[in-house]
Amino acid sequence: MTVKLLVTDDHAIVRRGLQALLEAQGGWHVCALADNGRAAVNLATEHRPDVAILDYSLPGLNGLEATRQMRLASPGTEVLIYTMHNNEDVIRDVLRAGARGYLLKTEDDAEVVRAVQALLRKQPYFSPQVAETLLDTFLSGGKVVASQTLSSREREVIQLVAEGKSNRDIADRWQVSVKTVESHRTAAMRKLNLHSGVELALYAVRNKLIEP
Amino acid sequence: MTVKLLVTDDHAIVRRGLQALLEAQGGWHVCALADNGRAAVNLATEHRPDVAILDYSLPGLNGLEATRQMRLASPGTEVLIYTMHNNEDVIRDVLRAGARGYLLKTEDDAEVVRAVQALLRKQPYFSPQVAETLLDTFLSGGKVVASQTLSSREREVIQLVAEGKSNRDIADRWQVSVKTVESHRTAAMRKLNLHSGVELALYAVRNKLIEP
DNA sequence: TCGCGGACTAGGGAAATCCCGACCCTCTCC
DNA sequence: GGAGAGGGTCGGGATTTCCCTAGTCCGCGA
Repeated sequence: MTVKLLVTDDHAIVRRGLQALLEAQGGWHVCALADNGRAAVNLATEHRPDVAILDYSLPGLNGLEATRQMRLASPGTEVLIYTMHNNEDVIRDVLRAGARGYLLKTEDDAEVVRAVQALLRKQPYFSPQVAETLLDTFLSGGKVVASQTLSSREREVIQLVAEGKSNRDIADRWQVSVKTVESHRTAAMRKLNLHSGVELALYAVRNKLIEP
Repeated sequence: MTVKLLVTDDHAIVRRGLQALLEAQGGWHVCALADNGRAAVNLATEHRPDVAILDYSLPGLNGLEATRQMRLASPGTEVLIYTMHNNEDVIRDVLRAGARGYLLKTEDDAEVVRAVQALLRKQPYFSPQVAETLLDTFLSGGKVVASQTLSSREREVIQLVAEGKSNRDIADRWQVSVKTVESHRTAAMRKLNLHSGVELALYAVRNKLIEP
């Protein structure tokens, strides 16, 4: 019985690298490659892979939304998030959305194999650095900072706004009304006591929600 | 005569992907892999590769500094920057530092091969998306020294906007019309090729115009 | 001296934003 | 099961920002 894998990343070289790595394992086969979240969901529905590897930052449909939809469309597929963000809030969001593994791209690539093996055994998997982060949070009693009271949409909108995206850009990406985006943006700003997109961007960089 | 290549990236999977891709080309050999800028310079000095592929965001020594030092330590090595940043300033900086190729990770991976081929022929190479960016800059008058040609009012307005001040705040502080402030702001944004207050704020933090 | 370019000052109109309220859905708690 | 809280989705309307044009002033080189 061969293991079927779906690989999703917007960088072609990462797809190629993952494919080479995974197919070097006996009995593993990459049945589909996707460069965006929408295609990943469609391909998962079609091929029913055992494990789907998803980047978090994806064009069109991000890793969070893709995870949600994939869990619905193909419940037998375990989702492994493979990303560069070691951010507690992001981790919580995707795990709640149904992902069972979370792996950082800075880890050794042997971790990818370990992660897929764990998910095939129906066990959750976290890369060492992520485990550290989760442990810190656990030990510190899960402190409720302002950013933790933000909803997923609110956190996402902050990141996108702080990347320079306009409300219209985000609305197109999410396939919702500009008004909806504005609502999330406004709600986030109210919670954080911010009063303009500029302040929002500064908040994001100061709190490491985006890279400097 | 085999071609010697150096691959540098902080993500193991990207290194693996590049290695698999490049060694599939006849006569090409990846003689060294590095996960940071310092190691890349040392390995280039030792192995004298024909082409070095460098990420821009690297721990320790970033792609810019690594390029400079590598050009000094191994002048025969052509440097190809392989990164996710389609940013005009970054492109200009690394090209001035001696890089001869600039390729985005979002491009098809066949572009990597084309880029290396070009550099082996001692020709510069830019990926399609980067060429677009450079062309836009060229057509818009090549305002490459924009940051130096900002007037004092323009620099001031950038700092104030990036501190979260609104145009009205600044107008009150300066005792001029809001329209005047907007003009300076717009002029600064035009020179810097920015298109919103958020982008202006990000520019300011990235260029250390304000404290983190 | 005269034109020229750049800085500083504005206005008009279009576009994007911000704030308020509304509706529906889900989840929790009593 | 009903009430309430919170999230996601939009519309209306005021406000702010964005872009283009334009007038004035000043320094500088032909």
